[in-house]
Amino acid sequence: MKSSAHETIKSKGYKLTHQRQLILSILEGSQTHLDAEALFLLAKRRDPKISLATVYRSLSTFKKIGLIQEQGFGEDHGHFETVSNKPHFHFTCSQCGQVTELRSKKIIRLIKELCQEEDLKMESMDLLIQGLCPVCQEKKSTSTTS
Amino acid sequence: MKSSAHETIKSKGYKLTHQRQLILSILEGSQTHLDAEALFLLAKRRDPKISLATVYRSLSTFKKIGLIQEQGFGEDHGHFETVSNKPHFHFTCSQCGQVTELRSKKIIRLIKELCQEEDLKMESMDLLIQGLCPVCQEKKSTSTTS
DNA sequence: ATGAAAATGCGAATTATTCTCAATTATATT
DNA sequence: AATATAATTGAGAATAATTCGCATTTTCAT
Ligand SMILES: [Mn+2]
Ligand SMILES: [Mn+2]
Ligand SMILES: [Zn+2]
Ligand SMILES: [Zn+2]
Repeated sequence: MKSSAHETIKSKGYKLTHQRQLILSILEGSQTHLDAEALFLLAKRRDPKISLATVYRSLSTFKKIGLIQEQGFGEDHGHFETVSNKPHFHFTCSQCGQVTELRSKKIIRLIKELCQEEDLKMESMDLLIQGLCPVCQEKKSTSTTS
Repeated sequence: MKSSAHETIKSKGYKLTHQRQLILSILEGSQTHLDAEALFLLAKRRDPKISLATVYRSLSTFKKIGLIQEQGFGEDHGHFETVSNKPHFHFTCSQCGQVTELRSKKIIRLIKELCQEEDLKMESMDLLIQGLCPVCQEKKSTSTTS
C-alpha cells in the first residue's frame, strides 16, 4: 500500500523521471487547484532546470493515465488536482475568484442514474457553479445599502 | 412580447448593429453548439465583410448581458448557445465528440439546495459529463468481442 | 442632416499550449 | 558495473484561440 501513483506510471510503461516525481509530489501536496504556470514556478524552486514544456507534458501524461484531472473554471487556462480526492464539485466566486469544493453523494447518484436512463456510459463528470461567495455577497449588500 | 434580445441589447446601452443582429440570429437558429470559427463562417455567408474580431466581440458582449452562455466541452476553444433554452447539462462522447443535452429538474433543485446550505449565491451552473455515447459503446464492444 | 460615441475591419499582438530536435536519462540487458 | 535503446527533457520556435490598436464606418440621439 505504498506510492501507487509511482506504480501506475511505471505500469503504464512510462519512465519514473525525477521531474515527474517532483511535479506529482507538488500536485499531491497542494491544497489548491494549481495551473501550469504556478506548478512550474513551484517546481523550479526544487529543480531550477525544469522546463515549462515538461510540466505540460507531465500534466498531459498524468491526465491520460488517470492520476489527475483538469478543471476549466471558466478561465482561459486549466487548473489541476489529483484524482485521489473523492469526487466533488466546484464553486467559483465571480467576484473574487475563490474556489470552493462541494460534495453530494445524492447528486452524484442522480447524475449516474440520468446517464443510465439515456444509455450513456459515464467516464467523468464536472459540475462547475459560478456565483457569489459569502464574503462577496456581504461586500455587495453593504455597498448597496448605502 | 417580441424580440426581447434586441431590446436587451439596447437597454444595456449597446448599439444594435447589423453584425450583432446577424450573429445573434445565427445563434438563435442553430441547433448545435457553435464555436467562434463556425459562427464566423456562417456569418460570412450573409455578410462577407464581417470580421472574426467582431464575432468574438459580439460573443463577449452577449455573454456579458446574459443572452448567451459559453461551454467548455474540454476543448481548447469555447462553444456557444443562447440562454433561452431551459437549463440543461451536456454529455460529450470522448470517442466521437458528439454533444447530447440532458435535463433533470430534480438535479437542478438539489444543486440549488446545496448552494443554499453553504451560503453560496448561485449565478450559473455547468454540468459536463464525459463518456461513451450509445453508438461508440457499441463499436467498442463489437471490436473487443473479436 | 449633424455630431459624438460606439463599433467595425484589418492586421498585429498576446497567451496558453504544443512541437522540434539535439542532448540527457531511465531502464533493461549484459 | 558498463552498454544499448528508447523515452524524456530543455530550450526555443511554432501554433491556435483570442484580444488589441487604430483608422474608418456606423448608430442613434439631437
Ligand atoms: Mn486561474
Ligand atoms: Mn469544438
Ligand atoms: Zn477540486
Ligand atoms: Zn446546450
